[in-house]
Amino acid sequence: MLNLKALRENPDLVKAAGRKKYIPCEESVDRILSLDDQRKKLVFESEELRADQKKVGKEIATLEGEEKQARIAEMGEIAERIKGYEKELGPIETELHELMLLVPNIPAEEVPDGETDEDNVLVREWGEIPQFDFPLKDHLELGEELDLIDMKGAAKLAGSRTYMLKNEGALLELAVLQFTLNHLVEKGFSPMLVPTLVRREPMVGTAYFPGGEEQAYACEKDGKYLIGTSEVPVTAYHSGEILDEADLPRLYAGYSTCYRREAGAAGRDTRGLYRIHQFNKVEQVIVCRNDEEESLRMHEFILSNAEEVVQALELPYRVVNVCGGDLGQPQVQKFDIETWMPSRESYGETHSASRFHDFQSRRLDLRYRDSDGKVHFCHTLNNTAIASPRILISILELNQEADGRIRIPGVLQSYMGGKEYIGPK
RNA sequence: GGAGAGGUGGCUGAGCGGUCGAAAGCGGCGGAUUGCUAAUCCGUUGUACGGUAAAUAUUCUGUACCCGGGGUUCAAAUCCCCGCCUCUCCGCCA
Repeated sequence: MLNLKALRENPDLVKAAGRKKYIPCEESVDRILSLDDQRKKLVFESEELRADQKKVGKEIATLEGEEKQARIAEMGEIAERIKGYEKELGPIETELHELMLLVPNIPAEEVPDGETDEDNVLVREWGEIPQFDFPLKDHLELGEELDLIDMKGAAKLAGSRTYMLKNEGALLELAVLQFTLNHLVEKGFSPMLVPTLVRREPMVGTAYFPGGEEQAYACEKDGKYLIGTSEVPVTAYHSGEILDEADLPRLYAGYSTCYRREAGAAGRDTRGLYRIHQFNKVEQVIVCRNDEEESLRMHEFILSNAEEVVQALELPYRVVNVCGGDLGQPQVQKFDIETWMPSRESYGETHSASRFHDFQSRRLDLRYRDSDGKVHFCHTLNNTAIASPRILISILELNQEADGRIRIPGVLQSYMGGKEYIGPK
């Protein structure tokens, strides 16, 4: 959520932001301005009445008998007028708030123009795309031959876009997750195992709602939602609090299962482990001071942490600067890491590093007190550290050998009982 | 799931329908004292949105906020209703 004062002062900036993100907001910004004018006027007038009511109320307390009754009768009318103001104000404030939740955050200048992911700008590439001198199998063929993956079994149990990992496949997923978590702990992150079924507030606070309802599984009976990422509970963890500047930045490594309905993606990426309804992810979440420099530093930090993980796994990847149209409503800027996936003959998105400035923290009421005692909204950032099983696509496919075995990346071997290869049973 | 208790400021914890933004203690901050530390004493101590003002002021001032939402009343932290949460006991259970 943007600062309403800032929006009032510079509505054109906000409208331009909407255009760059392909989230038009001309009309809603104008509507916000007009609602805000009405609101201010009504609030001012009703507050004057209330001040009067309070003052006279104190007098009434000291009076007795007829005099008291007379004053009470007089105040009845003021009470009615105040109620009238409240009735008028209610819908205005509701609409204003709803609109404010939909206004997009302002993208950084470094965000390239463009409408789709095809317009994202390459930042750097790492690693060599390997050439194989034998016919390649994709991760599903490999997984089924070696009894690591069972898609049919999963479909029987849970329907489309689900997966089951077995044997070394199961161990490999746990290994990747735990290796990554340990890497982050070494970097000073606090590991967090968090609720995956949350109230509406964290969803709204992190800006998944309103707008993303179709993408989330809802437990209507309980008014709760399955998270699509641990960013939601972890970022919302300190909502409503005023942190101490000395305790910032907070570095959290959230770990959770993630659930996504993939509404609107029907027919896309239907084969294999790429796009499924449920997966596991280690997520970096940072809460820091309200400072552009620090935000940028933290953005680089979480990006390089993720790159270190992919490098340790020996997977070729590239980093792209995501263009305006491919940016979500809340982000200021986003870098994706795309890892090479032989079966797709392309890089596939495996990581996404975003910074938000105070967009999320305003919604979450997430603040800190600086050394002068002033209160500010925090800045928040997050980035995937690793998401599985998507990353297994690259790991399995890139490490296959002519004899059908799969080499386990060195850093994972100790998490798999020292095993170097996954071979036929 | 059944029965009961309760949710108040950073924390603990008082609070009769009016003078309560809210006692007291702790913590924090400022000061005094002290060779240092400790102890003691004095003072101070929330957030948001407005108005005032030369000023997006640590001045003055108004309003709101005592879990959330409704209601009663001239007036509600205090009464009523709904929801959420916490604790205790019983039942069930990974």
